[in-house]
Amino acid sequence: MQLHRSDVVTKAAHILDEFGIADLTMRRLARELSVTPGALYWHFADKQELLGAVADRILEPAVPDVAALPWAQRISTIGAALREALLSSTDGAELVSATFASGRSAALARILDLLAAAASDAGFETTNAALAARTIVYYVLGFTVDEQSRLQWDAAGALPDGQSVLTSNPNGRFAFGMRLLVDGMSAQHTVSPDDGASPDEGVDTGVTVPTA
Amino acid sequence: MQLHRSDVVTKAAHILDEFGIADLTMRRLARELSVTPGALYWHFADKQELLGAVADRILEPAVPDVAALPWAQRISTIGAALREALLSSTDGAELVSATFASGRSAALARILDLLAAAASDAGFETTNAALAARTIVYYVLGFTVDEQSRLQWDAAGALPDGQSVLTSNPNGRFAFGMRLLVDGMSAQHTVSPDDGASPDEGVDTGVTVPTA
DNA sequence: ACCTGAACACCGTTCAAGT
DNA sequence: ACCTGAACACCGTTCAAGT
Repeated sequence: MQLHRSDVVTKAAHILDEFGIADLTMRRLARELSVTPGALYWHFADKQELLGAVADRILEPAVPDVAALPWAQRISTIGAALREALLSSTDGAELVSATFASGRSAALARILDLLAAAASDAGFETTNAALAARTIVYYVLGFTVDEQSRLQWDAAGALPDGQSVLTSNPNGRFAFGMRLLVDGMSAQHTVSPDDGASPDEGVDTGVTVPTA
Repeated sequence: MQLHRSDVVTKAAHILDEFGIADLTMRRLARELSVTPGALYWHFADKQELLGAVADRILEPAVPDVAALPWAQRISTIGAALREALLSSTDGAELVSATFASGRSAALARILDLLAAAASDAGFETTNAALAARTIVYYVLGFTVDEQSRLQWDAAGALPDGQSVLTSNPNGRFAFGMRLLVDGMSAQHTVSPDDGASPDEGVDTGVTVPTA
């Protein structure tokens, strides 16, 4: 029978989940699909495209319907959904991080849009809303890559002691950073008499460089 | 003459800077040092240890003396110094990101400590200060990996149009995210009448899970 | 102590040729 | 249109043996 794009992605997702990202090679994938490595290159231009498709598979449940929520809750919900999706697969965070860097995941683009829309509702103009959205994603990916690698060290037996501060209560730890970011966004759009916050001035979009 | 650890790191840093991370292989490194690949394994346990040493070399100038500055400026200064060090070498951000994930850079640990100390001065207790420090590093690494890959796409000729918003004014864009984070930190330690901010309660360190 | 030689067990990608 | 066979040009790591 014929090999389809989706079969390849499904098998790749299985290998990832069972054996980790180091075992997700084109040759092994081909072997487990009972085809020749070259066959995969009929369906995918290169390995990165394949990984992008796997990332999208992992991120499917991470695009929640949040249209009705106030902006801050929308951001928290999306962040939590993203983290959960990443944790659901072995090395999921690492795979999606790599894919994010190469810009080949459609689902991640969608998540970025949702976050930018929330930031926009918070009062940021378009450019800064997109920046805030990326900042959230940097945090979720960074945190979760860390968390997942520690989980694996831990499961594999040896956790370096004294580091228990870094593994306990991961949900609370994750929420702390999310709160930091959401608070930062609020601060820039809440004028209060004693904190010196000012309305959003935006980043000068490309003409001058205001930073020292 | 004898091969020393520092010679290996120096040559590795040169290959990285001239040809990028894809060309930084143990075999090529050995070839350019006129030794056998096996020789490298006398000086380094594995490739990750070597990459950690290269990361430390790159990060040397990114550990600024900031003891005298107020906490917010210390954070901004460290963040800017880190970004600058990453940008100074081809694929520097990617290399340090990979090394950060594997926890093998001493310099990055030092930077994390400096940031945590600043967060501590901002009013966070130890656990949360360490979390805030990591959040800053996630941001700087994420942002700079992005920035550097776009710089390379751009230099290599084809920049996908309509994306100019993402490449112009990088200094201002970087500062925006830093401000977001610093503002978030301030918000949690500034009691003002209309923003509902409360003093730092900390993450319950490992006993209960306060998050839904 | 420090390095070579040689092997082990792999990679991603391409492409003429087959069906 | 879809895939095989076979090659190209590599990898990281180990380890007996040499000096």
